[in-house]
Amino acid sequence: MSRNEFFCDCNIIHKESVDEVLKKMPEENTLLNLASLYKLIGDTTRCKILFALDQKEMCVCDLANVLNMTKSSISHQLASLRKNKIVKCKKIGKEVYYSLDDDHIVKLFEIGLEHIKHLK
Amino acid sequence: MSRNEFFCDCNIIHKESVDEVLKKMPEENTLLNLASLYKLIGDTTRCKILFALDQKEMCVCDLANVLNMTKSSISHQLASLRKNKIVKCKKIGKEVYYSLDDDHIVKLFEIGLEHIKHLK
DNA sequence: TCATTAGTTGAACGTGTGTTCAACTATTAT
DNA sequence: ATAATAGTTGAACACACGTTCAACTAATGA
Repeated sequence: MSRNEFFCDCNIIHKESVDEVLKKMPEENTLLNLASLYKLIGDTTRCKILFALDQKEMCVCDLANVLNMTKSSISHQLASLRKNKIVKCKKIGKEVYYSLDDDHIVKLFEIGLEHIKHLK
Repeated sequence: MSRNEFFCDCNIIHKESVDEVLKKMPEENTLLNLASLYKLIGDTTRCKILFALDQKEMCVCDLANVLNMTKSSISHQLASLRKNKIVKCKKIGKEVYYSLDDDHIVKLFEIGLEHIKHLK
């Protein structure tokens, strides 16, 4: 199916620009994964967890105390972070110790903080 | 109110770690702004818009054609991006031209893409 | 002046998502 | 063995959020 058949409620104003941009657009799957990544760190709870783990390896109870939340909600969030390879964990006795599994996240935080500072 | 009075459904396992991490944790407002930023780019539609604008300044109709969506939904998303100083716009005649207002976003995309590539 | 088109906006709708709750497993200590 | 505690998990709930729809403004051109 050609792109030109697609529905849109307005006329193309600058067809050349549209075509050129479309040609260089990342593929759908890449965009989905990218958006998922940002959505994952786009939550205060998960941000706090990641900032904490950037300082120290911690167990679920530690994190629950740092964030002042229940073990259950922390555990749920850790599960989605784990599923997306952003944190990793190791079990020692009854406790499960979590740590960052990816140094890109810290870089994302650095740039994010710069952006915020730049706004003021 | 001291931090120790807070409710949590488990015992502190490593009090020193918890205290130390709490001391270095960014303040609540910073974390809120940071999470908002990532949430904002954590959506496929807005990601596509930003990738497009990174290539070329575009009007709403152009973007609607690139994303194959209605002007209305594009306009809604542009409004929140504008509100958060991520895109800027200028009106020329009937058309409104949008462009990126912040180079941090492009850096965030670069790192995000690296992260995705790294996962495979 | 009137019709047309670009763009915005608010309300409504349906979906996605974070927290809570309760039940569960696994490990340790008595 | 049994109790206690760390952690996980699925369902339910409430709220947040993206898209649609309809009504609107502003600018252009006939």
